[in-house]
Amino acid sequence: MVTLKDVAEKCNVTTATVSNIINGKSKASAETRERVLDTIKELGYQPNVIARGLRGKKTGTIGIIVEDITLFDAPKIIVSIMNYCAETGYHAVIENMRYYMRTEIATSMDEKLKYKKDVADAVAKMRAMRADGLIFLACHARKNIDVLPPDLDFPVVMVYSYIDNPEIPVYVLDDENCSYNAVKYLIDNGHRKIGIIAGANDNLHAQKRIISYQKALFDAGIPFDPELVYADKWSRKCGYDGLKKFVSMGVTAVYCLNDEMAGGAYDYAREAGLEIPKDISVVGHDNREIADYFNPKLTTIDLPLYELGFRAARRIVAMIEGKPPVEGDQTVLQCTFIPRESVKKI
Amino acid sequence: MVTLKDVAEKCNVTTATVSNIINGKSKASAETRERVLDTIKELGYQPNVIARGLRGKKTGTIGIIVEDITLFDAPKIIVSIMNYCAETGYHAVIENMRYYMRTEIATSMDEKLKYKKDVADAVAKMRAMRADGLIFLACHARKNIDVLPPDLDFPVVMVYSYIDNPEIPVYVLDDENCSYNAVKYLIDNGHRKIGIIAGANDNLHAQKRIISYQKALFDAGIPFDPELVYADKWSRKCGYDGLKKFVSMGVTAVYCLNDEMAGGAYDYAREAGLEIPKDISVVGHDNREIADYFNPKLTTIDLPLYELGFRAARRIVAMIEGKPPVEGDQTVLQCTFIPRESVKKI
DNA sequence: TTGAAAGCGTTACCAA
DNA sequence: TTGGTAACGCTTTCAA
Repeated sequence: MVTLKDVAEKCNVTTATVSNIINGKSKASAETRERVLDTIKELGYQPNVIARGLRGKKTGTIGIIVEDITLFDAPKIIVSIMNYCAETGYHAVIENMRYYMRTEIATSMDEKLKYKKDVADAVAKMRAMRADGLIFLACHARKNIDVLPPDLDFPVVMVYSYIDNPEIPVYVLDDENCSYNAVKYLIDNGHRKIGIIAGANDNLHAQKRIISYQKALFDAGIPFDPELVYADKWSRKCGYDGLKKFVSMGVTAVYCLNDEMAGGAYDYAREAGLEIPKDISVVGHDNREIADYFNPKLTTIDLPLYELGFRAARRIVAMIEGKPPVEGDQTVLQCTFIPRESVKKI
Repeated sequence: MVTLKDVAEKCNVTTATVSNIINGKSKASAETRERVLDTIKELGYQPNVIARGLRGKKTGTIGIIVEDITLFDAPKIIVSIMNYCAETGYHAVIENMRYYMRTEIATSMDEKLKYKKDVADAVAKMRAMRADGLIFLACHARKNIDVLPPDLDFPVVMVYSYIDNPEIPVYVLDDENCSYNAVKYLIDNGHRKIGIIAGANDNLHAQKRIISYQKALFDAGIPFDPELVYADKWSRKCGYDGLKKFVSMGVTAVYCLNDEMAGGAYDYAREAGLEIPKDISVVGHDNREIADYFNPKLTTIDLPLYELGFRAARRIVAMIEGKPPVEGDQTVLQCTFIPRESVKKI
């Protein structure tokens, strides 16, 4: 590894001079500058960003801590953040916490503590490498995500979850309006007996969506029937089981809280010889890649993932540079209803 | 930020003593140790891994440079690598090069040069933070990927592409056997006129698969008809256009070189009122999530992504620790044929 | 058992 | 314009 010192020695100047030349603190004579620049090229010297960070203040590095990179929408958000960073002269580095993999293995208290410790380590690492700021990308919303250490002394932005900390701006996706609209769409299409297939209902997303479902029903004068909410796991099987139950109850439409569960509903419909949307209408949520490959194509809700990443990145950069924020402490991005082929007017 | 020095001062010892205690170089008296440990807890001291790396030799960090994290299989490979790292006491950090996003914007020579420079920077950064080793995860295979700087003086493993460098072990996925088997499966099911829908055929994956297709045909005594290979882009539309052409030629089965194109073939079949597999059989490639949601479910080829990550991780760790390698310079992992519902026996 | 000091690669400050 | 030197947070060697 070629260092500043190597270059300096070869040029018979000190490291200070070389450093100055590299960083454009233009006090060097044209002659020295040229000699140094040539040597740098010749030796293939590359500055050590890490050592630079140790000493200096601003590093131009933004840390991204991702709870789980295998979450379907994480890569898009990350890339969107990185694009903004690239445009504004920053560089993003990623730490992945492998949340799912870990909770799959153990849900014990020990594991939770260990997770929290690992997050703290990741934050410390970002701090250690002198990241100018940090974006934390949660894999699902909590009312107050409690994995971050309390004493964050540098700019942090939270994405995809809420956090009780006035210092940390929050960027989340709307769960309410979109769910309301989805159910209203079903109602507007003549459906009155509408089932909702939720993931585990200890989940904030599920809770908000279920409440919005109730509200849409209420506004249309349709009484709420608790039997019409089926909650189990966020899995394809859950969608299958849910629709099976609902069909026997005479439901004409079902709102699945993710596209995977909608896929499970399709599975059951196919098995039971039910035609979508003729016999049963289905709406999904997330507009994952799969949705557009369903047959018939799934009517669902699109998530503004790139926008989310962009906003979070713009905010962290603003915080770093001391610029006034464009948004408030908590910004909720709206999702888009995508009507396709899985709902019938009755 | 609490430093070693802070702890040392508070305990009236030197940083050396604290450092020794932390790193288990147990020369400290029980009394001092306890005092230091308590202070560490009290102050919430966390070691600065970066500074540690600057001085020390082994950091326990493994760098992953990913050409594009939005490539459908990248997250799985990454997580698999990270799992192995976690088990063996290493920590992986990710640099994403945003390959697709960039080539989308510009394919100019300038952009290529810039890409190469950015990769070199990323490598330098890994080096600077004293990563013990580096895994480079390409987003598609090249005969000799030429983006890495030549003077790598630390262990490197290449995943998903070949590279002409005896120092760098290569881990790739098989393109030949699986394609051969897929076509043979079609032949064994009575198909004789089999179309192949390829992505751009300047691509190594496409080339190998097309050759295997020819070989399978040859072995079955079926003459190769160049009209039966349709190559355009790796897109859904390509699958649509390809099948459209083939149907008019009396093809009974089609092998699509990725699942997305198979989806396009489904699109056309549906539009043309053709039933899969009754009227036309389809085989895909990649076994992406979408494949299992197709109706009928897509017969395709599964990629051993976790295995790939595991092997690469195991290799880099072996290289770092000077252990003998389990595999040779170039290991090709076999893919699994997944028969589902999209092929009919005729 | 503990401490002093050098070194890792860089930048910043002040003096020459 | 250039150089010397301290500092960043840590580990390591050698001496006390």
